[in-house]
Amino acid sequence: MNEHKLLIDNIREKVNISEEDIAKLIPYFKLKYIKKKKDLNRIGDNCNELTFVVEGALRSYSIDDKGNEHVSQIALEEYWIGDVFSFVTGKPSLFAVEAIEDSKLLVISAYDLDRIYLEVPIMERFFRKLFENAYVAATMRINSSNSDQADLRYKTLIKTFPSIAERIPLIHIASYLGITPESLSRIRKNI
Amino acid sequence: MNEHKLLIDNIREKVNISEEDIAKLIPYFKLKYIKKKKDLNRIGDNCNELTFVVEGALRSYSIDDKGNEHVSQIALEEYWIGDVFSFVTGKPSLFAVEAIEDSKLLVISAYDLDRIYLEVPIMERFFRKLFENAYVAATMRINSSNSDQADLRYKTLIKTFPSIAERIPLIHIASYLGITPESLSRIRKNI
DNA sequence: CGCGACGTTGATTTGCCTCAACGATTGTGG
DNA sequence: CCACAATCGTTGAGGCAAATCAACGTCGCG
Repeated sequence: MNEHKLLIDNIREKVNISEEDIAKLIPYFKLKYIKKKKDLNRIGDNCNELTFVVEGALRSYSIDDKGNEHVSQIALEEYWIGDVFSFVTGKPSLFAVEAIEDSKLLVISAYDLDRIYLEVPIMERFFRKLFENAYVAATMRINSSNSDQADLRYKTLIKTFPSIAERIPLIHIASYLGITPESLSRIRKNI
Repeated sequence: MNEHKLLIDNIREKVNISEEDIAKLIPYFKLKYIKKKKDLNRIGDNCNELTFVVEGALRSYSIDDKGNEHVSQIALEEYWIGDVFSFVTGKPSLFAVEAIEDSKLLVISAYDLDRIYLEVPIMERFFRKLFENAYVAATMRINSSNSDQADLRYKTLIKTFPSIAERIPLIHIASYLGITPESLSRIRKNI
C-alpha cells in the first residue's frame, strides 16, 4: 500500500479529505508497472486516463509533419501525466506517453474519475486545484519561452528540477525546451 | 442583466446548474467598465481576481529584465482572463492586465469564489473544467511554439480567432506569438 | 496642430538549426 | 559473455529564420 501513501499525500496537500473518502477512491486507481521505452499510450489512441507517477519517469510527446518528436511533458515521482487533450475532449490523442525509466504508476480512467466526482465530491476540488497549478506552470513555461534565451531556460529548468539533468536523456530535455540536442550539448559545455 | 446572460450561458456550456444556484452566485460578480489602455491590475499587485469579458478585449503581459513586454493572454468576449499565478498562489502578480478596447467586465474575487464553492458546489466543477480547457490550450500553444514556424503559428491563431487580426494591434499579436512586430509585419505581407 | 503609438521596409547581425562525422555507452542476441 | 548494433552525446562547418537597429509614413487623439 506504500504506492497509495504517496498518492494520498499528494491529494492531502491540496484538500482535506477523510479516511472514509480515501478508502472510497483508492480502488479506482489501478496499479501498473511499465518498462523503460514502453508506451503507455500511443498517438491516435483514446487516452482517457490520467497517470500518477509513484516511481520512475515518463514523458509525453507529439510528432510533427516531418516526423520529429516534441516532448510536451516530463513527469517524475509524485507528478501527474497524461494526454489531457484526449482526456478532456474524448478525441484521439495527439500525444504519446512513454516511460523513460522502469516505472510504477497509479492510473485512473476518465470514466472512473467521473464516478469519483459523484461519490467523493471533494475530489472535484482536488482536480480543480491540480489543473489550476498545471495551467500556471504552462503559462510560466510559455512566458519563459517568449522571454528567455535557451541557456537561461535550461538553467531555470534544472534549478526547479535538479534530478532531471541527471536522470532524463539530454535529447528529451532539449526537445522539452524546444531546442536541438546539439544546442543543449553546447549550452551544457558553457556552464 | 444582459451582461449576466452571457456569463450564465458560459457556465451552462460546462455544467447543469439550477436557476436558484445561478441566483446565488450572480451577486458575487461585480460589473466593471474599463477604458482602453487602462490597467485592471499592475505587476506587483495582488491580483486575486478572475475576469469574464462581456464586451471588449483585454491582454495580460509581463515585463522582462530588459523592460520588454511579453503578452501572455489575449481575451475577447466570453473569455476569462486574470493573473492566475497570483490568483492561485496569493503572491504578488507577475502579469499586468490591461484593456485593449473599452470593455465591460464581470469580476470575481478569490475570496468570493471560495464562498461560491461552498454555497454552489457545482461551480467547483465549472472551474475544474475551465482550467482543464485552459491547460489544454496552453499545452497546444507550447507544442505549436516548439513545432511550427512563426508564419504557421500566426495563421493558426487567426484561423481560430479571426477577429483578433482585425481588432488587436499587431504589436500585441506579435508579442503573444513570441516574435517581433517587424517579423509579423513581414509575415502578413507574404499572405 | 503636434505628439506619440503603430506599422512598414531595408540592412545587418545572431542564436539556433541543419548536416555530418565520430566517440562512448547501453542493450541484445547468438 | 562477447560481438555488434543502436542510442546517446559531442564537436565542427555552414546556413537560415528571426532579431536588431534604423529610418520613415500614417493615423488617432489631446
